[in-house]
Amino acid sequence: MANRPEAGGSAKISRLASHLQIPMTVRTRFAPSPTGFLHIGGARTALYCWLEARRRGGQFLLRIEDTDRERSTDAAVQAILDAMQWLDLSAVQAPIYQTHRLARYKEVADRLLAEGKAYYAYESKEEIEAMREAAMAKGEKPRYNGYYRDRNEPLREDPNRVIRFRNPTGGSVVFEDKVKGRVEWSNAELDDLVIFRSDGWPTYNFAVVVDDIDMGITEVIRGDDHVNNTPRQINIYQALGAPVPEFAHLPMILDKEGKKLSKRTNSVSVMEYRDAGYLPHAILNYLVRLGWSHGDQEIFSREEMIALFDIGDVNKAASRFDTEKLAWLNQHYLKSDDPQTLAPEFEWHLARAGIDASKGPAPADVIVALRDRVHTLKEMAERAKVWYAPIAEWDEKAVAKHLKSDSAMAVLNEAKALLADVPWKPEPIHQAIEQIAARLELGMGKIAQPLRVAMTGTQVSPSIDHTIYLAGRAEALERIDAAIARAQG
RNA sequence: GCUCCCUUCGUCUAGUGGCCUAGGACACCGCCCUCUCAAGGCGGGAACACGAGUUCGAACCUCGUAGGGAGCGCCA
Repeated sequence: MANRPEAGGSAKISRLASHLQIPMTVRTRFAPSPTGFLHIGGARTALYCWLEARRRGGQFLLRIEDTDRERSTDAAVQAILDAMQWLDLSAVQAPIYQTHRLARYKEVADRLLAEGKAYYAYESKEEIEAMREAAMAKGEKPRYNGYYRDRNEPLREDPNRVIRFRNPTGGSVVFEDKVKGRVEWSNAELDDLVIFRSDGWPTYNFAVVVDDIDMGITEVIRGDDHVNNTPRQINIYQALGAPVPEFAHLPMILDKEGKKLSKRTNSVSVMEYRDAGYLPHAILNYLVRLGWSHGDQEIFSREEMIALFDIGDVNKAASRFDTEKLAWLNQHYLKSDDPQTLAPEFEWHLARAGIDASKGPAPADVIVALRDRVHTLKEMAERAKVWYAPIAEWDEKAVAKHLKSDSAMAVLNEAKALLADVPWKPEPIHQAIEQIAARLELGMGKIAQPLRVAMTGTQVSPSIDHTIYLAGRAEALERIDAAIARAQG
């Protein structure tokens, strides 16, 4: 789609629309560079872009910023796409790749050149570096000195030839950031940035502007590490005679210690959270509340997020990523979602844990039994093992305490008899257990614990009726026999 | 160094001059419930970075200070 003629046309349309005050459709975009996985901060940016477009009946687009040929990889592109899909943040059209748009960038740069709004410069990287150091030494901001700006030198072949933007020298750039508020920047702070590198590729600040114009982006929502780039980008919009979009710069997400999230010490990739057993919607709910709120509300369905989210309500300050709250939300959805809809994701985790789900209880039943006790699907899969495979190891303390007690043998024998033909559902099983308690004149603790150890080899499991139910009748009876043998041994 | 940005409980936040002896949620602590573990119910401790000013009145407005962050690339 990159080089299609409509690309340029849409810019004209936007301009026309704003001139005639025709309400334009809101268009937002998420524009990651494919140098790694989709990380949690990127996911939040994508979510906010997606929500803002949705709420306002607009469109959400995806653009892959792959002009850095050294660091961009196809694997990273795929990883980002996969994560977006897993989170179910879909764009209205296929992603746009900057590498497909080279001809268009050249065309726009040539126009700037022709209009005298850009010029060729020939300094080597070493010269630029020296310039920078000299400025720093004088206590000034490192800037390009504008040597070729008004020199009017003829075009010549040179390995160091770049195109620089002729930035305005006077006045200032002002924009109303939807998150940060009014930001004013003196042009004196800005230098003539390179818009085309000597390797023939455009630089970020230039490509972004050309793309956002061509894509008809009306709201640029991105991380606040880009605030500093915004004034120079606005100057390029103006040089091109294009309408300047609205900007919203999101604060950073920090780790638990308040430091920048780093791969070394934190889970940063969205897919790591999937692997750890988090639900996509729990992650989205967590992310939407990180830096934004709607009164006291903590739980948001997709529909509620779409209806209530407003980029203008986002907080200015950075926030820390709190895994404990994410875990709480995840469990909330584990408890409140329909077990049947959770089942496929859970089965994926069972398989990952090396469990053959066909050799045991229905996954939805397991979810019901375990959802009050775990925070993640991964944990749930681990705990589910007792029902899909033989007891791997016995907790000797549990055996000693509950199987070798005075009443254990009687309980086990009674259970064996009753469970042989009770209807196989939690409720009848529960009644059978109460019957044993009544008959032996024992408290529930004396009944449940020996049976629990018999079923799981441990003294911790879901309620005893569910624990027995999930084992299945044949397996439950077999385990009781094994427990009887152990109690005697 | 220069420019820009940020600052309410441990954490996420509510709060836009009087409704605030600052509310909710996570986490933590206690009690209740209970067949274990949980879940649940009830309760508790816990914050306006600091200092001036404006005002009858300031978490909210202004100015300073301190602390934190981002950017200053032919990276994005």
